[in-house]
Amino acid sequence: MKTHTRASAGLAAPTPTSADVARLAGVSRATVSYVLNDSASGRVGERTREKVLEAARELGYVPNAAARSLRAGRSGLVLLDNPNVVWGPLLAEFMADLRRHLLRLGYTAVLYGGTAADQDSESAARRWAELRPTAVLFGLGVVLTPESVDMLKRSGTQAVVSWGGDQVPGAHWWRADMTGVGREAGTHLLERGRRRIGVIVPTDRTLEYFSEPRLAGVQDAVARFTRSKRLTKAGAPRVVRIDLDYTEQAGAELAARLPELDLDAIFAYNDEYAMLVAASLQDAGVRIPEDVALVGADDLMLGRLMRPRLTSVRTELPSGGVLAELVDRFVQAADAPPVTVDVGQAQIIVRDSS
Amino acid sequence: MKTHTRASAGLAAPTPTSADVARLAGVSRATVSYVLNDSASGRVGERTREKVLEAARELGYVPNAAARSLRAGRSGLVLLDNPNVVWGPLLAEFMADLRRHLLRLGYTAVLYGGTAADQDSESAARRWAELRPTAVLFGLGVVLTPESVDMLKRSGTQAVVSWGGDQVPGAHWWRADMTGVGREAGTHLLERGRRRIGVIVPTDRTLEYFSEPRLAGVQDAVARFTRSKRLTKAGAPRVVRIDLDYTEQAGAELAARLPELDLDAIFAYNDEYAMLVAASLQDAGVRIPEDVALVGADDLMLGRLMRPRLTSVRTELPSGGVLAELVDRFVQAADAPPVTVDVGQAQIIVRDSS
DNA sequence: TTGAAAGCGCTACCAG
DNA sequence: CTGGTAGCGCTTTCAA
Repeated sequence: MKTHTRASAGLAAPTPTSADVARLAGVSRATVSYVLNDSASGRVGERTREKVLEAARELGYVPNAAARSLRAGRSGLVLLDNPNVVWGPLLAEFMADLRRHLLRLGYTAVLYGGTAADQDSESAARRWAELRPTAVLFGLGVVLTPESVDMLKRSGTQAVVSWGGDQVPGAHWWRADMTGVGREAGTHLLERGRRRIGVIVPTDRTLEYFSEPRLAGVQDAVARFTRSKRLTKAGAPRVVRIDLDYTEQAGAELAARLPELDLDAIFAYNDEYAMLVAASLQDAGVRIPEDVALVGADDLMLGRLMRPRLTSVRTELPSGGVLAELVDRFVQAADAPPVTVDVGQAQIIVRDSS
Repeated sequence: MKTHTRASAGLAAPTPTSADVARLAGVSRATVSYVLNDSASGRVGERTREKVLEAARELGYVPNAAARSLRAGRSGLVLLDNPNVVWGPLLAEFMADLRRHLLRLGYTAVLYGGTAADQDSESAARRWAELRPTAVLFGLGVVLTPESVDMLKRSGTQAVVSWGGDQVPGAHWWRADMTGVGREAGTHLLERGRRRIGVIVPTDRTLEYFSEPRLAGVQDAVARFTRSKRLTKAGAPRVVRIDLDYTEQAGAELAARLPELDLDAIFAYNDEYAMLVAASLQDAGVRIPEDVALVGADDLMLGRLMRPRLTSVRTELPSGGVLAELVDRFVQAADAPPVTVDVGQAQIIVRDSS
C-alpha cells in the first residue's frame, strides 16, 4: 500500500525521513541512525542492519544535511571563495584537486561568491557565516576585512585561510610570493643585457593583487642588480610602469608611444597581455626580440603558438592535496594562532621572444 | 561587562543564538524572530524593535541557516554545477550575473562540483540532495541521469534545470542550440566558395558536448546547401572530421597531412584551436586565407590579435537575469511539467582569415 | 503587542 | 543489541 503521492500529481512530495525508514524497517529511528552512519556505539545485528539498508534504498532516503549539522554542531562545509580570476586550465585543475581531497577528508567543498557578487566584504561574510561553515578559504584577488574574519570565527568557523593574497589578521595565510614572478622576469631580462624595462600593469582593478606585486618584483630585481654591480643611480637600469587597457586600441597607442618610452624590454603582466603587446608592436614594425624583448607569465599554450615563441614565467601552484591537508590540520587545532605557509615558486621558461 | 570569551583564549567560542539576543534585549525569542525578519504577523513596537536590533548588533548575531531551513522546510539554496569548461570572461560574467540576480530574488547561489570531482552522477546527486536545495542547475558538459533528477525531486528540490547540454527526462531544459555555431561557420565558408571543409574535433572528451554538435552543424549547413543547389552527391561539398590533440605536435602532424586531406577551409572548434591550427599551418608555409580559410568560435580576444585576424562565431549567452527569473518561475510552479526554453543565437564575425 | 510552546530531522545519551 | 528521548536553533500558531 502506497501512502505517498507522486510529485507530478500536484501534491507536496513526501520527502522520506529517517522516521519513515524506521517505520518501514520496523525499528527505531536511533537504530536507523546507527546503521546509516555505522556508528561505533550501539552495534546493530546483521539482520536488522540489512532490513534498515533495504528500507532506506526502497524509499530513496537521503539524509538531511541541515538537520545533521544542526544536531552535530558542525556542518563539514568548506567554503571556497570563487577567485576573481579567469579560470585557466591550471587553476581549474588545482580547484578540482582541492575539492577531491577535501571530499576524501570528509568535507563538503562549495564554491561561493565570485566576481562582484556581493558589494562589500562585510555582507558577503555574513552570508557565509549563516551557513556555519567549518572552514573558509579566500584569496586570489579577494580580500576579507579583519572584521569579517572575526565574524566568521565567532559564528563557529574553525579555520579561515587566506590564499595567495594578502595577510589578514586572525586568518591563516597560505602565502604565495606574488613578487616572485616579476623578480624572475626582471632577473632574466637583466641577464640578457636589457636595461630599459617596461612593465605592463593592467588597468583592470580586479587584477591589481597580481599586477602590483609583479611590478614590484621587477623593481626588486633591478634594485638587487644595481646593488650587486655597485652601479650609480645614473647608471642603473630603468623600470617604466605602463598602465594598459586590454584592447587593441590601447595596444596600438602603446606601440605609437614606444620611441618616446625608449625601451629595450617589456614584461607584459601575463601571456595574454604579452600577445596584445606583440601584435601591436609587430604591426608597428618593431622586431621581437631584436628591438624589444618580451616576457609574459603563466605559461599558457598561446605563448607557445605565438611567433616568436613567448618567454614566460610559470608559477607552480602546489597540489590541492597539500592545501586540503593543511585546512584539515587548521580545523583540528582551531585555537592555534594563525600560521603562514609559503608556496608558489616562480620559474622562467625561456623561448624566442627575449 | 563581557561574559563571552575570545576564541583565541582556547575555549569553545560561544556562538550567539537568537535566545541570547532575546535575553539581552529582555524579550522572547519569538519577538527576536519577528524583528529580524520583519515579519508581517506579530507587529512589534518601535522601542522593542530598537532594543532587539541593538542586542543583535552587540552580540554579532548571525542566524543559523541550517536551523532556519529545517524549520522553514526550504533552504533557498540554488546549486549551480561548476561547468567542465575553462572560464572565459564571457562565462565568468554570465555566472556572476546569474548569482547577482538569484541573490536579488532571495536565493543563495552556490557553485558545487566541477571537473571530475565526483565520479558518477549518482553519488554527486546524492550529495547535492543532502543539502535540500531549492533548485539545481547543471549543464555545459555535465549530465545528470534521469535517476539523479528523480532523486533530487523526491528529496524536495523544486526545480532541476538542464542548462545548455542535453535534455534529461524530468528536468527543465534551457536549451542552447549547440549546432548553431557549426551551421553559421559552415554557411559562411560555403558562401565564400569553399567546398572542402575540415572540422577540428578536440580529442578532449570533456568537450564533446560542444564539439560534436558543432561538427553536426557544419554537416547540416552543407546538407542544406546541397539541397538548395540541387547538387549531385558527387558534386556536393565535402566535410572532413579531424580529431586533434591540443598540442603543438598534433598541430604539426595536421599540417603535414594537409596535402593529402586536400582542404580549402577549416572550422577549428574554437579560437584556441584555431590559433594552434594557424601557427602550425603557417610554419608549414600554408597561406591563410588564400590556401585555406580558417574559422574559429567564441570570439576571444586572441582572435583579434592573430595575424591574419581570425573570423569567429560568437554565441550569445543571454543575460543571467533571464535565467534567474526562469528558475524562480520554475520554483514557484514546482509541479508544472518540464519546460524547454531556447537560447543562444550564433553569429559569425568575419575578419581576415576566411 | 508579546510570550509560550510545538516541532522541523537528526544524533547521542542512557535504559532496558 | 535496541528503543525512548532530549535537544540543536529557528519560526509560527495560538493565547494572553
